[in-house]
Amino acid sequence: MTLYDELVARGLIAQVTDEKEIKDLINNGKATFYIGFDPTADSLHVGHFMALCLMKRLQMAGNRPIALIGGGTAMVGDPSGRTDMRQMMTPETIAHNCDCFRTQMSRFIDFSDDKALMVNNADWLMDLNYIDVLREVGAHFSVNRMLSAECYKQRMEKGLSFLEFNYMIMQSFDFYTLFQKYGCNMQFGGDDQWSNMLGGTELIRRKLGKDAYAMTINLLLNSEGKKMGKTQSGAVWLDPDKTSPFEFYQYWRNVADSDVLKCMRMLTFLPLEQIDEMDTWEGSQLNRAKEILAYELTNLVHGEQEAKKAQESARALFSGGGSHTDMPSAEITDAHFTDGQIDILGLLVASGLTASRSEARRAVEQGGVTVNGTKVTDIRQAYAKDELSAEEFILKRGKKNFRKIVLK
RNA sequence: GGAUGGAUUCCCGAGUGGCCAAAGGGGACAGACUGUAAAUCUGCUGCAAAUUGCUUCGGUGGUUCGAAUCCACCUCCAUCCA
Repeated sequence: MTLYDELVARGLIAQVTDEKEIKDLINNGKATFYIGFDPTADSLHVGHFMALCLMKRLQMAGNRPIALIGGGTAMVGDPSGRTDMRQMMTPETIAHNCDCFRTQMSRFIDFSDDKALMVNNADWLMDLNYIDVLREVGAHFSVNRMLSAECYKQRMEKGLSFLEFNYMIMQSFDFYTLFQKYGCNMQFGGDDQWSNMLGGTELIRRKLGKDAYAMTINLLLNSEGKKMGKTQSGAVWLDPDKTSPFEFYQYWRNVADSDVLKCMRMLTFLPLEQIDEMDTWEGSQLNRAKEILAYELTNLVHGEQEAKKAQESARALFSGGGSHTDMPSAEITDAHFTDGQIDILGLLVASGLTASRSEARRAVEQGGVTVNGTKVTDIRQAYAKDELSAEEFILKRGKKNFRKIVLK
């Protein structure tokens, strides 16, 4: 099976500019391609992870990836897929985020011996002269055409600033620059980037009369059509300090039945035959598939050790036995005690399981709180210091929120 | 620059002088059922020393015994005109 066919079979490819050419390029390792990453946070998240996997797949087939960090474009902010204007970021934040991205990426992609490149578009965007850009680049864009692009259409109702309107031009200029500097002949990106990417291929054709190609990958959507990789508390990060390996594991362990196989195909490197086999599984058997998915992904992102630890802890919590070593823990200090005691509400707040005492009270009243497996029925329940330090003290709110209490 | 309409709790959205911590829906959270799934049903959803108190309806000031609600100014958003 060729690389291109595999990408199709995994459901990764959304749109391509020229299927025949692209097939030929990537199957034979002739592509130098780039994917842009806007440093909007200090860690990559699951959405980026898919792009990194794609980079890796292509790199393994002999193609040369360029990871473009959008230090310059982040100064503008991409309006695609957004209903409101992005918060403007300070140059310092952007620079910091770029550094974080760089270290995280080098874990996935082999940058040695020029097998892959990492560049920052701040290097060529920041010093541009406004008039020059208008004449050199702006002249090739039709406002009428741009406005008909899907990404802007959505914003026509809510309002779109001129700043953001220029994002497409910046991104097109990136492609044009990389094409000339590194012979970059392809661009990949999320499907929401399609119009921006076409801007680049067109600019290259108009300015240089040469062909360049673009291909988008499907966004990872769940069966309800919502973007995956988000929780109520924000994105699922790759940085273990922002999303612990245990939480990361649990996120995938808890995906809906209807999404397991899709995630498996799109995100893991498991052979397709093996995944197709799992596709025949039904009912509670799917739980096994979810475990595999969670383990595989945690392994890819955090390494084998962390994946094993997360799996063990999860098994311990949900099916009994095993060890609790990697369970999320919460530190309680002397400051949390009054008269040598801490009440259950205080404990819930201090452990981060609830945001306020009111919320904690509700949780207890509704029977959602247990301590070491025993339901707490009284909101005035209090614990002395030595009760907490004796053996393991596991506090639970709801079915899936655990904290091991550690006395400090 | 001009005209008009608007800003309510996580989101949508009712409320136009007291009965308002604010209808209804969505989401989130908790319980039951399950498979750590979905669907369904139930509860719950500002904060706290909790039959009470405190802080909230874009901002600031005012009227009033009493303001999300009335008045003035300001900020922001949308639509139309330039």
